[in-house]
Amino acid sequence: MAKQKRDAEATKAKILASAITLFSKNGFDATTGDDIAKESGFNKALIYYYFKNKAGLYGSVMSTLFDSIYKEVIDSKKCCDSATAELRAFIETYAGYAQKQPYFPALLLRELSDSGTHLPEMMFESMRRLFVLLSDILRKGEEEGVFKKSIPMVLHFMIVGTLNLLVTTQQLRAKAAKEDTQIDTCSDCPMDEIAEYIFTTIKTALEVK
Amino acid sequence: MAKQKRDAEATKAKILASAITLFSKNGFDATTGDDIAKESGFNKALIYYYFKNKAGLYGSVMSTLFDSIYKEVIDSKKCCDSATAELRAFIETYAGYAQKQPYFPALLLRELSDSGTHLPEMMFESMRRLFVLLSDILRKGEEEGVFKKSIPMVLHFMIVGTLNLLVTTQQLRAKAAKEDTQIDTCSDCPMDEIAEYIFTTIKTALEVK
Amino acid sequence: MAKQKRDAEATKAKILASAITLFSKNGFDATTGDDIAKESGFNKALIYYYFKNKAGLYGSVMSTLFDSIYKEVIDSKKCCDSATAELRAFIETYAGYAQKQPYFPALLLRELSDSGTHLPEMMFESMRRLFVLLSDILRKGEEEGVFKKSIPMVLHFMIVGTLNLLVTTQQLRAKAAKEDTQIDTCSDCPMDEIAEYIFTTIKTALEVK
Amino acid sequence: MAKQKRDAEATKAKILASAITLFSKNGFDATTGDDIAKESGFNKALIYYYFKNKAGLYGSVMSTLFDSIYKEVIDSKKCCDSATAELRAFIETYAGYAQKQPYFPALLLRELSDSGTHLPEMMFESMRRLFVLLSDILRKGEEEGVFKKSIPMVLHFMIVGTLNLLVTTQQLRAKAAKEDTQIDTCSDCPMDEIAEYIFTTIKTALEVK
DNA sequence: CATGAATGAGAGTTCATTCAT
DNA sequence: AATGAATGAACTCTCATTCAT
Repeated sequence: MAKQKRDAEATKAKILASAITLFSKNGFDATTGDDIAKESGFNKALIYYYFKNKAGLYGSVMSTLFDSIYKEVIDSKKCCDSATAELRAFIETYAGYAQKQPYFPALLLRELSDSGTHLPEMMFESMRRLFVLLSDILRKGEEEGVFKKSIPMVLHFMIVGTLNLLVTTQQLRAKAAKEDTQIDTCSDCPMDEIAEYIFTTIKTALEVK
Repeated sequence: MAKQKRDAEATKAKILASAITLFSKNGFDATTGDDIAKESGFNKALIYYYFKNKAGLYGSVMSTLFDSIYKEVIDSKKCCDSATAELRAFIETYAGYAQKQPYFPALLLRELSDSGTHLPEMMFESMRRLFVLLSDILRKGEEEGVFKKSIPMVLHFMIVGTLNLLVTTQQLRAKAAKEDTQIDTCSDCPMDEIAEYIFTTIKTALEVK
Repeated sequence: MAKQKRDAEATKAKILASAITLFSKNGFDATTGDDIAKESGFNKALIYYYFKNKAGLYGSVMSTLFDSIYKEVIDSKKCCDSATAELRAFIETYAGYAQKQPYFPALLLRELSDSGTHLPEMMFESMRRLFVLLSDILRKGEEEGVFKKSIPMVLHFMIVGTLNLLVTTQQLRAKAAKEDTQIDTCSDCPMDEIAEYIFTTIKTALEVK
Repeated sequence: MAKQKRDAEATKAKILASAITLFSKNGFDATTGDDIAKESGFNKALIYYYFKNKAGLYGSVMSTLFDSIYKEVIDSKKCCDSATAELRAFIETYAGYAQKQPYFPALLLRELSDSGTHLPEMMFESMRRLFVLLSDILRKGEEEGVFKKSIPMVLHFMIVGTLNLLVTTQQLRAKAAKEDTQIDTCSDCPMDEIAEYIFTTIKTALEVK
């Protein structure tokens, strides 16, 4: 019955993938069970068979995404030794992920705006781990004597929040630029340049003169 | 000044105020007409009498809030002469407003996450005006020779985005701190200190050595 | 205070006129108090001040129209002596009225289809009087020895019903003719020719050989 | 043939049947989804599951009825050879149908009064086909030399319109007769006699002397 | 494992009608 | 006489969820 089992896994994965797409694009409220069923090609009742309910499915979506980004960030860290290099890797990796999964930032921001209404404990944990990673980098930098004392939480949002907002507002900014050519909304800036700019800004502010 | 039983202005204001509260707390989708009616103490149909439909009411809510913050920020700017002072005023004023109207950040972030789905043109305009204000300050600083060349859009999000996120995640951060006393989520940081820290960070990064 | 009184009359008349227009065009259900208020230029509450409620206004509308047509038909009858001439006058007058007030037929047919749901007793009476007129003509013809014995009710519908339907379906028939040029829906037939044709048909069928 | 608890076809048919009854009795506007749900014994949401929306259900109702009458009329025609016999069959069949499905006339008249507001194209087509049938009979009669030249559209309404009105006004006419015993509203006339009378009237008018 | 059928609760919106001035 | 403000009830439609097969 190995085949049977594998099919079940595949089905579940298909539903999850469809849910990621739709929740990301339209948010929790604006995504219906019918939408997910249609997108996945399976029956609506099957969602409940595999995921208890809509909130449960949403939780799985978020966990999946957070696990994935956490893994990328922690992997990237391995390759560096100095705190400064690790900081750059952190920012670049997050920026890269946000670009690869451009809907993730919207999901995250929405979730934060809702104070984690739909957010299961486990996902909350994932967010925290990411912050701990940055905190460690900053502390290491202080110990190395290259970073000033900082407020990690604020810097975390200055990095992660800014990246998320830039990705999420991509369309809005393009629209604004088109309507008013006087202002520069950075709508054509490549993501790696933005990441580099954020890194430089933070690094400069942190540097011990 | 006899208290009138039927005062259109007062009624409309009451409905608007209730809507601000509820949309902020729960977002557009999760706020129902019944909720607003109950909160305001008036009949649900009256909402449609004064505000065409739910989206219209939402639009009024957003315009009201945006007009209010824009006015505060532009007022604060008058009192300064140097670009650096203006930058500080900008950040402090925004921070002060976000603290006074703690529901505004959530609303704004949600709206940005939805790429402005519910957002009427006029509100879109308000957002842009705020960004222009910061851009002007940065340009002025460059002309004065005190600021380096920068990417205004990124700095805008580093300021405004970060402040919004800090306000919105206040509860979440408090909760996280309680569960894990090892990490410092800055959950007790006073708003003015945070504003000052952000100002210093940005200023340091901008400074011409 | 004669002026005052006259204004009141004028106001009431204006509302009634607006109601006739709208009820005729859209029927009872699809006409709202707001529509009538807007059309008349007066306040919605005033409708209730003058006409108790929507049904009451509708009743007034119907009575007005029925009185008007009854008066025309009875006037036309005076000028003739033979039953045949009276029959022609009846048909021609009704046809003329239906053309002058092209919305009346729709109203009447709808009312009949609803088995007189909204129809007040008085209007019901008006309909009956019209039928009595035709019955009298037919009886007179029999007494004169020029008409065969007939079923007046059926003939009444063959005349009045047909005229009403032709007027009401004017647009529909024009549309059908445009889509299929093979069939002749009589969409360009002038009303008086139709009246004449109906008269001839009925007369021929009634004639004693 | 075990009775199934969940039989989609049966359910759909039940809803349709209830809709026919209620739309006929009360018209489109005055029939609510709750009414139909209650009458059918199913949940209101199921209506939307099977029929997209209220207008869609209405369309199905009309199509069903029109298809049914068209089938009967065309069947009846097969059995005759002369134009006169076909004309009689047409009238008798339509009369029989109107009696069997006494709600159909009201529905049809209302629809015509509304100029086909709720009427889907397909139903419009059904109406046209019926008229074409009569036109063919009349043309055939002309070619056979037994019928005079006529205006088919007017005759169509003289037949079909009259029959519909007689059926629809059945109750109204009974009521009128009770209140005024002087007038004869033909309220007890059997349908086949009425059909025969209409046939004779039309035939006499058409006959070439 | 998978599905179509069925449901209950509620959302947004409209409207006839009344109240207070 | 006339009006803007306010209401309650209803209506169409949607959706998360469960049932039966």
